[in-house]
Amino acid sequence: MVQAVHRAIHVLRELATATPRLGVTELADRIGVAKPTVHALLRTLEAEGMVVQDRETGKYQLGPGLVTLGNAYLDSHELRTRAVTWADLLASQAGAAVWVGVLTDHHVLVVHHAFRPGGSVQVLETGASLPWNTCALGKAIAAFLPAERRTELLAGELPRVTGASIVDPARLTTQLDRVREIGYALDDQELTLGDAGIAAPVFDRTGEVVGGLGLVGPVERLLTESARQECAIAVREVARSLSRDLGAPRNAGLRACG
Amino acid sequence: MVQAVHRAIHVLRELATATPRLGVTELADRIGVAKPTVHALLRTLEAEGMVVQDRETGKYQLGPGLVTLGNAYLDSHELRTRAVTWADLLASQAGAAVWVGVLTDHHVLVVHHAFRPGGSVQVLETGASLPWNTCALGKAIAAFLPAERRTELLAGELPRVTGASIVDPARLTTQLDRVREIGYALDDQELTLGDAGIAAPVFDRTGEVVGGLGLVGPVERLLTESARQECAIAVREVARSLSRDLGAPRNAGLRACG
DNA sequence: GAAAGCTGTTCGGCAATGCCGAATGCCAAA
DNA sequence: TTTGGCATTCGGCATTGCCGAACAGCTTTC
Repeated sequence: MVQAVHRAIHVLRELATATPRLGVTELADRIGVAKPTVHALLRTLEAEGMVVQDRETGKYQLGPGLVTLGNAYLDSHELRTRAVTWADLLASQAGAAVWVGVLTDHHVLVVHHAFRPGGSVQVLETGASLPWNTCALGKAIAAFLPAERRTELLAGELPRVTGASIVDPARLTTQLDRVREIGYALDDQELTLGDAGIAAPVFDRTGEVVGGLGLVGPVERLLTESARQECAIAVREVARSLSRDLGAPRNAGLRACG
Repeated sequence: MVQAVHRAIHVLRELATATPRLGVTELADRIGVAKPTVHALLRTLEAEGMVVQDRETGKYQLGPGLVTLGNAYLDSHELRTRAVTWADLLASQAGAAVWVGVLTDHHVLVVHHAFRPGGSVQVLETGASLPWNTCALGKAIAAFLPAERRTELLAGELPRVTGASIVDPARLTTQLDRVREIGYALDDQELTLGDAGIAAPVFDRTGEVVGGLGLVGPVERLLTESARQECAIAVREVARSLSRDLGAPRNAGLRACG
């Protein structure tokens, strides 16, 4: 492990979570490293455009270079590239927004967001990071993870985002078992009050889960008995098509049950 | 300058530009560093989620952590935050897409994209990096930069993207002078065939340009004599409102002429 | 089928590198 | 004016990260 790089990233993380700007001293305190060291790191990060110094206050904040790199990741991401057309298709078919996401640590990163067609103003959620236990996307992915990885997730932090968020490992385990049976996952206002989700897993050529794809929209529209079934079928269908696009074997979902 | 950090970022940059995945050996060759060194860097970057190793081929590609950081930058970005409502307003008012961008080196980074209202499928351009000389946004910003920075830009690379791209420093200089007079910049298919742009600069509380805001859309809709004038006025108006939101002095545009 | 070439990876020792304590210069508030 | 806090610079110690060479796994080639 290269210490300097580790620390540099730690600095970036701290800048990302904290208030807009942070001074060298405060930063040094937070990550427990001497002030001159942090200063040196910041200077190199600044030279690379990963950090910007406010000329007035001398404090530092994140820089635009990060967006460029982040975008490069998204462009190079095979799941995302392939998912775009499928997501658009599903969005217009179901009349709701579609999210495509991957699992990073304990969060689901939304890598693509197809807007609900013809709708009013919508906020783009690409780049958003959601606790896995609070969204259909996360549960769909988790359900098909190797058993060890799954218990790891269940043992980790399970934050509560809304009153409906499920934070009990036992209940989640039951839900995941059910997800493996029916092939899709639900969330009922566990992430956003008033919004529900229906998602299915996506597999790659090795047969492992690489992400998920699902609908997001008002509970009233997604979770009525009739709509729920229709949506679930559509989501599962599209997710399976996408998986096959990625070269997944037909039985991908079955093997991973672990 | 912390060498290790510099090299780590160089690795990320290389991964961003190159084909989806890159091996350790090839990477080491490209950046001119010994193979084990690159390996160590990759391992730390991987532990941080900035890089992912393909388990089949052993090659490396960018990781999701970068998106999280990139998004954190966008969220913390004051110009962007403040611009969102103004951009939406302008988009619905003008019936065209609105871009908000900042200058990074020789490129304009699009930090916000308000879709054309009610339109058909549109690709989100947030995160895109455009050569400054090929878009209205870039020219609007460049025109109000301190003189030295401006000559620096003009002396740098001026890539040609379409046949209409302007790559002659003299012509650009004339255009920029004009931009300073009328307060907005145009581009006529210099970035995308069939698309034009109208943009105006945005200033912060110190009176310096921090970015730009402008309309993007089909030439036929934006550049007809009547539309052009109307759009230009709207863009300039909104950009000025946004500047004042950021605390810019009233005379911001005038002083920066350099 | 063997062997050569290519990967990514590990090891150990040299010294360059990045680290830190203390001192500096700067600004703004008291 | 003084004081406190800030970002920044300096120089020497030793930790850290660097590289050459050797290893292990793989596909390609003869």
